[in-house]
Amino acid sequence: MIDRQALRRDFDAMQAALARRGGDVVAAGSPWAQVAELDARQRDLKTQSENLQAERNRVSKLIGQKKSQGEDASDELAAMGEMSRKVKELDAQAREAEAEFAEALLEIPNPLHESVPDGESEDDNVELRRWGDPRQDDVPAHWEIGAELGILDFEAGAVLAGSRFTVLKGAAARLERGLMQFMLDMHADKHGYEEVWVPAIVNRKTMTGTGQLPKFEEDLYRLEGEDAFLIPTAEVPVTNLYQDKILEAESLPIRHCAYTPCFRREAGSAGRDMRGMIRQHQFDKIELVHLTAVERALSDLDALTAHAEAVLRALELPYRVVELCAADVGFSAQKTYDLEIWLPSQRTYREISSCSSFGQFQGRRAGIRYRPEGGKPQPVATLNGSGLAIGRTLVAILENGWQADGSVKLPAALVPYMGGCSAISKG
RNA sequence: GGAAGGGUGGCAGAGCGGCUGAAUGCACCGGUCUUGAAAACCGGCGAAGGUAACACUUCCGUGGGUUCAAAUCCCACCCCUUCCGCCA
Repeated sequence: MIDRQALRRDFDAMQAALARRGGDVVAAGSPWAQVAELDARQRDLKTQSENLQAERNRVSKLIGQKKSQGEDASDELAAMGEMSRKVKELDAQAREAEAEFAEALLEIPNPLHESVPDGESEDDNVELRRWGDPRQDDVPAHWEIGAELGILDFEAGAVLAGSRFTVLKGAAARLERGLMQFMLDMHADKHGYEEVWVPAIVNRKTMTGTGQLPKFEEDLYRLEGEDAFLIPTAEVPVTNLYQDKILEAESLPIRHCAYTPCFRREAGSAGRDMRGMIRQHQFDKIELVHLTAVERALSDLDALTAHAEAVLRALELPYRVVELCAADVGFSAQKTYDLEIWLPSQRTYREISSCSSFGQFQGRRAGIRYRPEGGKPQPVATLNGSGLAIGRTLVAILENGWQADGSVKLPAALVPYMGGCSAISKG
């Protein structure tokens, strides 16, 4: 959520930062276009009400004094009736105006950080660096490798649940589990994260705190008969662990890693990546979440990104780091780096991690604040990133480790997690 | 699902119609004392809006009601805890 104070103070700057996102973010009729007026109306009604309330409080106190001294207060009593009615009326209007204003605020995306490069589509994202040596020979798609080895069963997934579901068997199932353990161990033991385990179902308030609601309800699975949703990422429950809390400055930064399943309806991506397990309705992910002071948001983003990269390096998977341009940064984020992994069958890099700083946007929404040294409480900055998406990592391992004899060579770091096996072969 | 209890400041926890934005303790900040630290003592210390700064307003789970006046009384809802039942 944008800062109400800043909205009044730096309206033009904020509008410029929002406009860079393109689309109709600041267009006529957009929540942004109405927000200044809604704010003014809301404040005007509140001021009117407050003045009247101040008067009411004065008279009320006087009545108490007069009565306790046995004096007559009938004049004051008569005035109070009218005043109370008026206050009630003004309050109702003020509340309505406030609700309308708050609603609009929730629909406005995070103004971009000034360091985000301009751009009109994902084609304008900026490659920052590459790591590893991408193989250029012909490699079958992971669904072919998996089928050949008998470890990926897409038909079974479709029968059980529908398209975009996959059944993993044998070595693939074990690899899925091994990757989860491997990544969690790395972040908890080497990178200093505290591991948490959280619910995969959350309520509406929680989903609103991180920005998935109200705008993106169609992307979520909602539970029948309840105002609850399956999480699309661990970001939601882990960040909201601190909702409506005031944290002491010395408790920051807070760094959590978590494993959760993730559920996405993929409503807007019909037809994309229909084959294989790149785009699933359910997938596993390890997530990294930081809560930190505003000044540290960007340096922490570098640290977080490095932690995610460390996983790819340990797994010897070639990747590149891309900075998202203005048009591609998500609703709640102020700045984002994507990690993209090399998929030899597609001869291209595909997203495997998205590391973002949200500035104080989520902290403000979720009511997560901290008390700076000697100062007033203010919203924390939040960051998060995948460290990593398990399914896509598995895909990358199958393709990058594929051998001409049909077997798959596993990264050395994973061998202990695979019961000592260094390769997956048929049978 | 049934029964009972409870939701108050960073935390714990009093208050149960006006003098309460709220006792007390802990935590925190400043001071005295001390070679230093601890202890002890003294003082300060909720949040949001608003203001140049004051003033002022709001907030005791949420919403509604009673009243001149509500954290305090009434109603509805939500959540939590405990016990019972059922079940992984």
